Amino acid sequence: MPELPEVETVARALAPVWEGHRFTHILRHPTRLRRPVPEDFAARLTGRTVETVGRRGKYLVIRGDGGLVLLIHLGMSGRILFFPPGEAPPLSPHDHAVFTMNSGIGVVFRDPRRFGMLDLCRVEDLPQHPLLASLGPEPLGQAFTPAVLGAALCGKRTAVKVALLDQRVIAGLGNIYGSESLFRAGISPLRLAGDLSAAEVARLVPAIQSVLAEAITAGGSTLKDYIRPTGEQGYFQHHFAVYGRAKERCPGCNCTGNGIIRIVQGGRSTFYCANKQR
DNA sequence: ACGAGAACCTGTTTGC
DNA sequence: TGCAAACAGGTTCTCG
Repeated sequence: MPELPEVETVARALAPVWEGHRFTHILRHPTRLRRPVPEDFAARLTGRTVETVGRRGKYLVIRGDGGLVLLIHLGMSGRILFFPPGEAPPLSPHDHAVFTMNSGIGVVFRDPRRFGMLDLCRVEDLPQHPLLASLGPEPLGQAFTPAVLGAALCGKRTAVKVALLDQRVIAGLGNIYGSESLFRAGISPLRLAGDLSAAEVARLVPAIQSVLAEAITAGGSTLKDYIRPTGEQGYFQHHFAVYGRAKERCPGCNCTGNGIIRIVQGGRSTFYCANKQR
């Protein structure tokens, strides 16, 4: 569910609550996530002080003292929720971990569909971690250029929309922002990734960057599950040009086109305008 | 090696 | 109204 802008929003909310604070108690419910959580998860984290809260792709990367790193992935339905000191969180069967800090603030990881992940590793092992090692460039980083994206798409005989969701190509893009980026670049999601011209790739890079940056500014998008840890909603969903807008008028076509259509690619919904996107 | 599709889960919405 | 099917912001495995 959460893509890069939502995970970034969570990281920014989590940073002031966790950085410089110590885990005094960790309750790990023995629910099974898609990937097994380390047996000693709670024991290894308890007593650690958080140094930094960051993000890589759709992963939250939390560095603690002693070189311990906590990785959190929110999957499709994962949420981080805050509870003020002294207020016991109303536990749901979908709460997989509760982190209590020395400040008294409680942080809950809740994920009904259990596609999320919790893992620990040593900071020196982070670059080789199986979940992170094959991630592509950060779309908002200096290393993400048309040349880099072009090289990643080169030779790919899959639809460009499907390629953009491949985390080895770009880290952090998901189903919403993939559709939105292609709309903004005026490129059909059906085009084969390897067939894009250099000029098209050069349009796609700033389209991706601007969509993501605007979504972060808006605090992400709230559809069904996602909500900011503070309980606020993101509001970028009001700025979607195509996502979830099947049969509506294309915002770029001034009544001349046939509107936005929904198709399925790689088992996921894609929304686009066949008139504006070629 | 690559690409398509299924599988993994639960909750909510849609359609007959 | 009620039930079943479809669908949901992701990743990973298998099969051809």
